[in-house]
Amino acid sequence: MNAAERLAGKEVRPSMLRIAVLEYLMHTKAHPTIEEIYHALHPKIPTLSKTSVYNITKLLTEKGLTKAITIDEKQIRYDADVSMHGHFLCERCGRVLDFSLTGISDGALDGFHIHTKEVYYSGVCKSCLKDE
Amino acid sequence: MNAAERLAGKEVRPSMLRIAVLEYLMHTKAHPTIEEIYHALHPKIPTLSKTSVYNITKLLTEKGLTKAITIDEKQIRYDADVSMHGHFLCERCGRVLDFSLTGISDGALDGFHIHTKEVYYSGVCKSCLKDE
DNA sequence: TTTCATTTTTGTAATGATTACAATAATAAG
DNA sequence: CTTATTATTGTAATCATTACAAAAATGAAA
Repeated sequence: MNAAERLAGKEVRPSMLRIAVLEYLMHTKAHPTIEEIYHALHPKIPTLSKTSVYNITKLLTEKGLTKAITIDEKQIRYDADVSMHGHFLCERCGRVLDFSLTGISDGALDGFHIHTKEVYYSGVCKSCLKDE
Repeated sequence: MNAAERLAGKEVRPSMLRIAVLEYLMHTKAHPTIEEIYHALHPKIPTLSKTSVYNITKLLTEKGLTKAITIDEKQIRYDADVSMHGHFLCERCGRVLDFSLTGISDGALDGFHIHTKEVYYSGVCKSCLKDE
């Protein structure tokens, strides 16, 4: 499903900017920050403002089209993959990597309404360890 | 083990303020913010500054005596229970509750060095649901 | 098309938690 | 007691994010 269809599916009018932001997030696994999204799109869309990137990512996240990743306290990152998976922050290279998650038992929360689940790990990634 | 002993065990000089902050965190399950720690201790220690609360919580966390909980993007919360457990943020009452965690499989991260693991859920807690 | 209302986008200013830093106070060692 | 080191404090700076109002774009109705 493409970006415009995803937006329409959540009753969000598919403006050019919204499509551009969601499409960009759909085509990267880098979990970019606002700053990175802005710098990636600005060359193609010179009128783009950083405020719009803030507004749009916030809207997309409220509508469940993207996820806000707050693994790094400094800046929020965004991910168009809203399926259940964990995030690993490498302290060496700064990258945020996905990892698959299975078998979390949250029976302790019986009777709770659970809206979001986030799993954040940090450490040093395989590739950085190899470079030593 | 009391606060002074825990500090000494990590080669942190057990000053009165450090003991007071760590002791406070050890005796609450509320995951307080800097602001809350400051307001709780200030009546007993009138000379306490908020900067010291920042410095001390940062030091304690670096030494592994406390954990920084970043489940709420607005403010960092602190927890003296550094054992593996999940945190649940209730959107209704704002409380952060502990829950026990078992069976997370992170085999996908073989070959990584894992330093921290955080599991953050959000939703509505049982007690708020009952109040409806 | 023209008009009008609504929505989207933009730029600037405000917010507020956290950090930097330098000065002061307390502590430990000699 | 003196001196060096560490701890604490207060103020100023930082910087990501939000608030807000103006401008631009869009859509519906005539």
